[in-house]
Amino acid sequence: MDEPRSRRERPAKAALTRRGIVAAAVEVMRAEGLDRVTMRRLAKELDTGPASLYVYFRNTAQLHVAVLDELLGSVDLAPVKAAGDWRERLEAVLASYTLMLFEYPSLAQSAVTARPSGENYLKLVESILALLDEGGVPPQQASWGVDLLLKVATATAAEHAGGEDPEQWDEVGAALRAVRSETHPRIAALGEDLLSGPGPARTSWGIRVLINGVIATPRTGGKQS
Amino acid sequence: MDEPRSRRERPAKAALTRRGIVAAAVEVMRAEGLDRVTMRRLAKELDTGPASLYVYFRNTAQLHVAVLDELLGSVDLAPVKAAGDWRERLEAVLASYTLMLFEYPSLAQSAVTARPSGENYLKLVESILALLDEGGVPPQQASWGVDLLLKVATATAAEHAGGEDPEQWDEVGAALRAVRSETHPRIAALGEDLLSGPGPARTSWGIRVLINGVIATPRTGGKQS
DNA sequence: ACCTGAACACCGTTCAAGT
DNA sequence: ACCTGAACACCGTTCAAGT
Repeated sequence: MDEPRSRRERPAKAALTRRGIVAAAVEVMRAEGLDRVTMRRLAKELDTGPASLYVYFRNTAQLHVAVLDELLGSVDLAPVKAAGDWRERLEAVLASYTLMLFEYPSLAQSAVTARPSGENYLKLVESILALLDEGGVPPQQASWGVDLLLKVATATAAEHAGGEDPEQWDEVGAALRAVRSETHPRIAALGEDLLSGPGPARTSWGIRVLINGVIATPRTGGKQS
Repeated sequence: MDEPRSRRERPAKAALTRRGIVAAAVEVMRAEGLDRVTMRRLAKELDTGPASLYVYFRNTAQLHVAVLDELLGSVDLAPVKAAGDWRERLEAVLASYTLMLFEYPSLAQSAVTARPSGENYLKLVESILALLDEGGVPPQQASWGVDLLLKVATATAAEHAGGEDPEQWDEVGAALRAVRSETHPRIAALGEDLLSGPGPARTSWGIRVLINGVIATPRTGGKQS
């Protein structure tokens, strides 16, 4: 019943294209994590040698950027044109961005260092600027503000990279708990609260802090706010 | 004139200790960058095999955390007890932290993911809490605020990891410049300003945004600020 | 220009065995 | 408990050669 599709296991080897490589990369990432999105692993997937991929990407970091650019397409920008409070809509867009990165925290970690520049990224930036503008945030503050908002969202997701490594968080928790109130009174007083907090509430608080701060902090020379 | 110190090139092989390994790691990082702070490279430095190091560190990430913990000792906490505006003193502490990380951006990148828990880290956190307290920031807001402040400072430094890769920034710049004002009016209007800005002014603005935001954003349930 | 095999110079981590 | 050599299973990137 099988169509005799030549002697190979895979469909006839497709010509290499940037898009094709990125698609394969996304697939490998979903299945095996970003760690395995390597030049060699991908080359194997695409039935070629690693050197071939250097025609399309300067290095592995750029390959990861391309993957991020691709995933950015799944961020929900609908709230931008929806009705309602601009702050809530901005929060929604950033929450969608953060949630996407939470699924691939090591991609977030690489995004802290390597900014994408594709169409999806531009759309996201434009959307955030539109919302800040709607809120009456002065353009100069909005300009640096987008960057800050995306930085925090990205870093928040990145925190969960490294497979969480529960032992590592245990150590931080233990260190905070072990602190003596004579030497570290404020840490001792706050205790668990320093680390804890329902994730989403904490993330959302962080975003509101940023929005409020961006509104309240002029960019003009002065040191005082 | 030379003391005959056995037949070896190096001084007699020192016993392995956590401190000794970290010291060697810092040395290698200063000389060759964090990339070269690997189990194997360090083992070579210490005249042993890589397996030996696993007695002291669960994995390479934890080794890097230990290096960060060490460098945290060089952050200048003097402003905490100095006279003057608490905001300016807080800015100074965070600037010292950021500056230290700017020297080793890839260490910053790893710090986004792996929080340290050593004595130096605890001192830094306690200091920031003290300053926020002095400013009258409610403890609950201060609690989550420290984290946010350190996150932004860390991520800001981490941005410069990857050897800057000038070509990458060229691409981002080009993408922003190439944008058409019909589709991306706000990006087009802001132009270079999105990316540019004298680094220090921008970093300092970011920190002030955070301080202002932390003051202005209550943690109590409500969604509105 | 695009593609490739092969080579160079590395990695992290585990294991069984030793002290 | 601490330390080790050796092994396993990978990496990124470059180069000379081919089409």
